[in-house]
Amino acid sequence: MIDINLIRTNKSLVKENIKKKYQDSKLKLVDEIYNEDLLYREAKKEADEKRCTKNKLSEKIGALYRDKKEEEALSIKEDILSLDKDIIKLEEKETQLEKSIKEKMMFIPNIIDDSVPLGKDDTMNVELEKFGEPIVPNYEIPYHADICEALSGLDKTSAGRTSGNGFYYLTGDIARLHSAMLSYARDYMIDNGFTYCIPPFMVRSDVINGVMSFEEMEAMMYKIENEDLYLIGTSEHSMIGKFKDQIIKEEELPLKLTSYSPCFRKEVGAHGIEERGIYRVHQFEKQEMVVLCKKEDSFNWYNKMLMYTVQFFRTLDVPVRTLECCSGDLADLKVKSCDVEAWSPRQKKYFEVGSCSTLGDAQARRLSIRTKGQSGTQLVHTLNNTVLATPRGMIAVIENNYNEDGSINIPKVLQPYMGNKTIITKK
RNA sequence: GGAGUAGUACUCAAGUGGCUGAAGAGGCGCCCCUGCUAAGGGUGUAGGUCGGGAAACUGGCGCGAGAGUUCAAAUCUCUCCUACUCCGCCA
Repeated sequence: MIDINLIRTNKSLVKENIKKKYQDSKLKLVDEIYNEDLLYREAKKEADEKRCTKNKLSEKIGALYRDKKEEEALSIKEDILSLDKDIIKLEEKETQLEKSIKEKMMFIPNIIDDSVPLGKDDTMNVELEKFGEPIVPNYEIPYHADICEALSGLDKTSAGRTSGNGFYYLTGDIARLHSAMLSYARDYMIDNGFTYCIPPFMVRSDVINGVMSFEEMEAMMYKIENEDLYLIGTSEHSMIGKFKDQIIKEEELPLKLTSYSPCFRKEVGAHGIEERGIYRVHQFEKQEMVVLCKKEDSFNWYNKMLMYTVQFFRTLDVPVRTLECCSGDLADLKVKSCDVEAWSPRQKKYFEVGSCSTLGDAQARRLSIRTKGQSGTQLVHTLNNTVLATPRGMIAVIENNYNEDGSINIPKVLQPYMGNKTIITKK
């Protein structure tokens, strides 16, 4: 969602942006919005004028009653009655146009940054930088689920019985490694000056509509029966929703938050649930970072946040690369986004472990999150990035620390969280 | 889950049908006194949002959200949300 003023004043820019995202079917929406907006403002102006007259007449009635001139008051009431007929008609027009414009605006993608590479889909994403040496050992690395099962750390069969496909039991040291990584991720962000937060794991529909597009919602969110509540797909949902309808004092910005939550996703989209492993699942846990800042600071924070995740994985000795989302692969609310991918010595390629995005003022516009300072009241910018999403993040650690004998070395930074264990071995 | 009370601007707060888009205060700006700080005195200022206008300015909506009654609603009615208190249940 963008500022409608942009369509009023620079329609071609909005259209160019849509072309960049290969969403040509939305081009006609821009013209429709433009025309409906003209009609809407016309109707509003006329209705405002009539309402003004009505208000003045009403005031007069009040004065007449005070002076006990009831007859005169009655005749004015007649005038108002006929005025009301026009007003009702105009109001119907207003509401109908307003609704239509609002609905259409929801489908207009955010203006992407000039630096975003052009491309149709994820095959056109652009590698930015590699960190660490992607090592392929001279022995074969098994599939992560097999490694975990061999160490008695994973049971998908039981999870299938209790919950179905896409769920898992983690046990023993693998479960402990999972928790250790999250604890370490939490402390890593706290040490970088972020405020730790545990948010609600369910939120209402108005919050969901504020943070994601309708299509995304359908594909991701689990709804609680008979309640206006959804299981969060990421803590970003509750963390941004926290500030709905709020005015944040300028001196309080930037807000730097790091939140933990389980995440629930239907994953009905293109890829679906992975049958065997725990790479793509219905339930995972995540340490997230969320920043709310002034608009002039958002790119600075975007770059900083991206590097936090890169460095996080480097402290775990996992080689990573950054892969920038091209225009066609960028979700509609995003201005710019970059994935962090970890090295898989088994697949001999990188795989996604996190995603850093700046949404500009799109979420703030939908949820009305503002700041007030010398430059007046303005929308804040919102950004989010994964510190660690796991089991996925754990897969990266397991593959990169796998020994030929089936054991896993525990990275040094995690050892304090594992009772100072240095290695996970078969029982 | 049941009962009661409340929700007014950035914050606190007055206000029970028209003269209230909202007194007053904090806040914020400037000045004075004191001066290490704290405090005190004077004075000025704005409020959210959507329109019209080059601008000065001007209009609509807006008192938790939505609907209703009325010529007219912060004020009356209904539904919902939230907070607090009491009861119940519970990790």
